[in-house]
Amino acid sequence: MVARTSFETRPCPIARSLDEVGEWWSILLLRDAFQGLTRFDQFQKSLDIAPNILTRRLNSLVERGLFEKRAYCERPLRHEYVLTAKGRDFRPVLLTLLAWGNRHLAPEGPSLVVVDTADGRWADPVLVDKETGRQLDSGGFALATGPRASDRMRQRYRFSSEGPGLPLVENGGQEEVRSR
Amino acid sequence: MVARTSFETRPCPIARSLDEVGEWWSILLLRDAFQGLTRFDQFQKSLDIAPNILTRRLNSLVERGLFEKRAYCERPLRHEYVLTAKGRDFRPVLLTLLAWGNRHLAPEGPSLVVVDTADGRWADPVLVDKETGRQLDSGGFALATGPRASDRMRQRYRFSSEGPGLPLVENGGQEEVRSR
DNA sequence: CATAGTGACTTGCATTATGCAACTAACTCG
DNA sequence: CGAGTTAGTTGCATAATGCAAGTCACTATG
Repeated sequence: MVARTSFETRPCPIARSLDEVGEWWSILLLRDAFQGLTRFDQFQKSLDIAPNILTRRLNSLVERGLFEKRAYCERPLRHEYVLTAKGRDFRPVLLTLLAWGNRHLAPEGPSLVVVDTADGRWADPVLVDKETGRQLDSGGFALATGPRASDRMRQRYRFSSEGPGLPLVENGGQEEVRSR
Repeated sequence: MVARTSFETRPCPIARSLDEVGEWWSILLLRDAFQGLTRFDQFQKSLDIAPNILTRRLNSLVERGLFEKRAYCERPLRHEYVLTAKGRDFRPVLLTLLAWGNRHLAPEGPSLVVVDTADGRWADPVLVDKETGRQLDSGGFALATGPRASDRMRQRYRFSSEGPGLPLVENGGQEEVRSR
């Protein structure tokens, strides 16, 4: 069996996210849903995607809870695909992809920007800690394994935290083990 | 010719980002590089990935400028794969994927968290405008096409901005056209 | 010396994923 | 009725991914 490897059974949240949206086309479908597209033909025209692939992707996103399938017409039965709360929570990922793409992949200048609607300024998206407002890349932050990390994961990261605000445990050096 | 559709020629920064890192395994390789892995066997063990795929992915990431291939040994010639500045700039995408995954895909609790190393608190990553500190999901921000957007893109977004701070132009309603 | 082990791949083959193009069904409209 | 639209389905071909074995260039050990 050589199906594409599933990351679902891994504890890493990044791997699990990719298991849900990592297939070719999925993230672009989410992008288009954020633009207000809901119908099969809208997505198809926007992306120039094969209908069999589009069907499969839409169904997958519905199954995984990012889209909700709603009837907008009964005769014939017609559905639209609407973002769920889970799907809407994906927006920061899209915005960071957008910022990265603008910075590194748009030598001719940006084609899509985040703007402040009041004064037309272009926003520069950065990640901060919600409570303190401190930038996550400013030093003082690190990744740490949480309470449900696997042993192998614990060996992979320098810090371990058993709960918010609890003292960090510092692990030994990094060993080359599998991230399961 | 039925090669996987390339998004490279599209102006959308999200699509272009996906063209660079959207292949299966690529983002997880970046994750592992952020954890300090650099060598072929480290990546292979961590991900349990086939060596032919790993070779191809590493070479692709090198070609696209996210990794740099450095010799760490001459006899035999051995290389390590090190994040470039472009690769390091991908970190916010990883962190937003992590946050989304923790929120929606970790019913058993988090296995990986961002922590404040000073007091062990768990950070809650949010996206803000760098200059004002305002959250991008708080209202008052929108996506707008930039100076290098295609005409079709302009029809797809409500706002258009020809430069930072310039007045926003409001487009007509959304038409279902192709995002090219 | 020969052998075993390690690391970085390469190769051949099999299954799955993606894409193309034609088709189908259920409608509406002239 | 035929044409057009929408939401798919189907059959087939090529690309992508994965498995497993192999190769090469070393080092270490007996």
